[in-house]
Amino acid sequence: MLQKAYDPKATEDRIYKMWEESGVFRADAKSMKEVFIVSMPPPNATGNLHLGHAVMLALEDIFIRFARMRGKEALWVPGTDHAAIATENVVIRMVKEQGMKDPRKELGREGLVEKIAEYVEKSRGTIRAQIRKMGSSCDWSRERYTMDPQLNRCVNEVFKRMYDDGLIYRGHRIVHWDPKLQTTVSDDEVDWKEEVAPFTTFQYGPFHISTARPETKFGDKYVVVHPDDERYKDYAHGQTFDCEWINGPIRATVIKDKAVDPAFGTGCMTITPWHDAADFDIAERHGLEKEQIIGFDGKLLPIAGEFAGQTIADARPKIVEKLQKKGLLVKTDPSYVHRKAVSQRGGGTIEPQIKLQWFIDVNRSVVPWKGKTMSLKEMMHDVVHHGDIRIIPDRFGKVYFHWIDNLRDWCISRQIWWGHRVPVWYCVGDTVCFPQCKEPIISVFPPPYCPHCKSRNLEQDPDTLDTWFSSALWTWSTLVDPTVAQDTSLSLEQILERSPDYKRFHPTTVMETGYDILFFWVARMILMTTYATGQVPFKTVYLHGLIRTRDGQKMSKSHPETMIDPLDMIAKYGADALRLSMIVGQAPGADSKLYEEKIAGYRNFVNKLWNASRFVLMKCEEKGVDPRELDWVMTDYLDIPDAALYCELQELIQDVTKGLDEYRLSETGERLYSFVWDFFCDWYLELSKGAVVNPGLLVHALRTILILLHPYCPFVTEEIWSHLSSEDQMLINEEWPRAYGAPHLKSARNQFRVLIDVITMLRKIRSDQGIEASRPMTAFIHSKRHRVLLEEHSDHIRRMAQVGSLTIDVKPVKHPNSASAFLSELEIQVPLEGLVDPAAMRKERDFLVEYIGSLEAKIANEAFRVKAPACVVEEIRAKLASEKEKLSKIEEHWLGGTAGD
RNA sequence: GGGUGGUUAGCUCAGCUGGUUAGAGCGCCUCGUUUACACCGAGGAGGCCACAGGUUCGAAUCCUGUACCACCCACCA
Repeated sequence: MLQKAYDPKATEDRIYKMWEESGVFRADAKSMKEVFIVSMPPPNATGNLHLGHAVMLALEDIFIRFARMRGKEALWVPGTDHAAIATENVVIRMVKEQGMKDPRKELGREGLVEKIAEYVEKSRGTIRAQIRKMGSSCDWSRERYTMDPQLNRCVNEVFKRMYDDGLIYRGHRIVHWDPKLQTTVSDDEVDWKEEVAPFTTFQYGPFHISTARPETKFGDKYVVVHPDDERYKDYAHGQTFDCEWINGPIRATVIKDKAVDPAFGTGCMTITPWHDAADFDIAERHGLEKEQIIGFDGKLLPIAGEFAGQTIADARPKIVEKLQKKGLLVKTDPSYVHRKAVSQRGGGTIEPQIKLQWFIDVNRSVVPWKGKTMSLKEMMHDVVHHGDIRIIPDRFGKVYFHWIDNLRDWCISRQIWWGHRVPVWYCVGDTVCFPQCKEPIISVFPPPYCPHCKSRNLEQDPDTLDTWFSSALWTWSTLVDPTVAQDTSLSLEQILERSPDYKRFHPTTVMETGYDILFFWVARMILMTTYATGQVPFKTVYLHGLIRTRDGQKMSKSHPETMIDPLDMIAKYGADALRLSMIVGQAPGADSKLYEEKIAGYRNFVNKLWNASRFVLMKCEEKGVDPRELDWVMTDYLDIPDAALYCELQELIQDVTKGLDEYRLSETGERLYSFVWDFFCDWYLELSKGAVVNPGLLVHALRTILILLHPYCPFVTEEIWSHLSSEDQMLINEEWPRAYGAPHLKSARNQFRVLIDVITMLRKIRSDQGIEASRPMTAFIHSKRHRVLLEEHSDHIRRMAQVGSLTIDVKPVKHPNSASAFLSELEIQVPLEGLVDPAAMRKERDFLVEYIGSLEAKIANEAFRVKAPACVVEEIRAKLASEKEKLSKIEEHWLGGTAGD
């Protein structure tokens, strides 16, 4: 016999092991079944499971289990990510803590990369174990890592192809430079933080210019005004003047450009093209000189004269002071709020710099797609616009389009060492005899010598690629056959052609991830994969929201008290409860709040299911039958509750199947929750306590419930299942039930609902009248009126009961299972008359009078009669008649026929 | 500055294409435990559905506007 309470700790690991060892997680590329594929968004290989992962794993596991049980070939590819900057930082910090001062210098590139790889290898077991804790039924035999050799091959192949197609170029651009991490970061990796900084206005020749960054002003020799600004109409574009500046006199030039906002400050500004993106654009437009002021180490360069070598923080006040002494300070606004760029990863202040970087051109129209030639941008727009990819929830489609409209070229090079290295070499041979030798050599494999001068003296580009470059290939690079990818003679097309997994499992079915990486990742997968393979990476994108604290705050590592550790929750409440708590009640794409009571609530549900199962098993034992051998088939002889249960089950199967098909996980979970608790436990099982039960149907119902619930809470359902079926049959493999329509049972189902209403009503009357629970009561439904009643709403029944016109027919006892036993609670002998409170009757009468009045007014309204649909009018007429009848009964029976008092 | 979403019970949220008297879970109050489950059962209280207009026979639901909250994008020297 089962224990009194379900203990997840005693079952989860054992069951996971059983699944994994049985091989059910493994997909078969050779099967003829319809496929269903999910690529797991790879967690950081060195990371720990957090709630974001947990919700992702829970959702994807539901998709996959549902698909598998429906007889599809379900593949869920797990994997981990090398998380370039994050991992490199962690290791550098670690090595420093061990006493090394400058790991980059001391270890060198190879040494450091080796150390990082070592660290990753050592710590990646953690996340693997944690993914298992969630019950994730992913195919571990296909586990991938973003730094696997075959993935690197894909990266290099795609890079080369994009370069050859003219989609990758190298150029000088303003980039976000993180002086702390010594690397570029992408637009999306920058956070903007508000900061109060003195906003100083200086005399610059005849102009007043304002700045929050005096330290960039050394090289400023252009003053820019709006062309239509009346205040400066006396100055011509290109006009020069001499003026005194920080380190002596300079010659400045007036530039007119519409980028200047005349309403801001003095309406004129000087520009620093090397350290400001907007200034860079202006300088490009007018062909102005650009000069570097701040070094890549964040310190001022020699152009700053006496300030050279100082940090920005040190120099800023001194520069203001110097200008003040020179009489050039006009005024200072100390409370100016501006926003400064901060690197998301390392937290260093971003210094815009001009750097030579690799870019992907998103505007160049060279991509063949659907018989047309378009730009990457247009292609990305097209696949979503034309429904090749559907985004759930829909509104994120709009967000996606908006993002594409504003998309600029993507800087893909990073100045770090951990990651896929840019597959580019430069000839540095002594005998550079061909001008082509100055061109970069793009190659999938290290070239043995320069193709032009044959020099073997080649150097690889030191940069690595943005993590998202390799992640963007994830849906298909993971399906490339590792052995085939070793063959250096094959092209990318040939590799794909010879990879059975790719042929069978791409494109994937659904990509499930948080909306916060819609741009980082989802959009880039669409870009890179559609370009590289000619296939969209996935057909559906399902975006989940962020999980927040009870107060709606983001959970953050800097406030550990706000964090909920999924592993703690699993230890305390079980993985099933955690999964339910993150999915039921959360609309896709909407943030949700999670707190412990919520998880505890679902733990209670899991336990309720456990105990209901226990009850069923006890009934079987009482009957002396073995549930494992019960194979129930429906017969024509069902009494009302059994027929109702069967009918409800069919409807449940329909709803759940449809709901999961349409990715409505929350709603469907709620439906199951309410069915199990409110219907199955509270009514069907309760009422069957004093009755003769049909163990066959009980077990059948329980099995059905377990199957439907399995995708949501796989552990407890599998555990219970093991007591209901022979050992080699695991629930995870069980076939999803088909819903048979049972229209002939609908009336039984409705009758059962009426019984529920009647019992509820009697309980209430009993409680209102203070009648002891043990005292018997009876209500009758005359068989003639029966049908009428069934179509009425329960509240009407309550009213009718109060006027004494309600009677319950205990007769539908035609079948051996004895409905009368079910109805024993109703077989009670107190006439209703004695229970009715005259005051309540008067109240009811008043209500009816008012209600009838309102209905009559409605009918009398001409506009209503003309416009409302005929059926509605009919309905109201019928209702009016029945309410009038009720009223007359009340007055006749209870209020002595007086029409008002 | 541009965009997106939200505002329903003390808390967390459902409420699809307008249609009887707006729902659930948690919390709260009352009663109940030899009988699957106190990780339980029965019952109850609690809501001018943010505000103001409009459309309609009828609006939480559709339209317009306002306020507040959240998020995303751009970024002004």
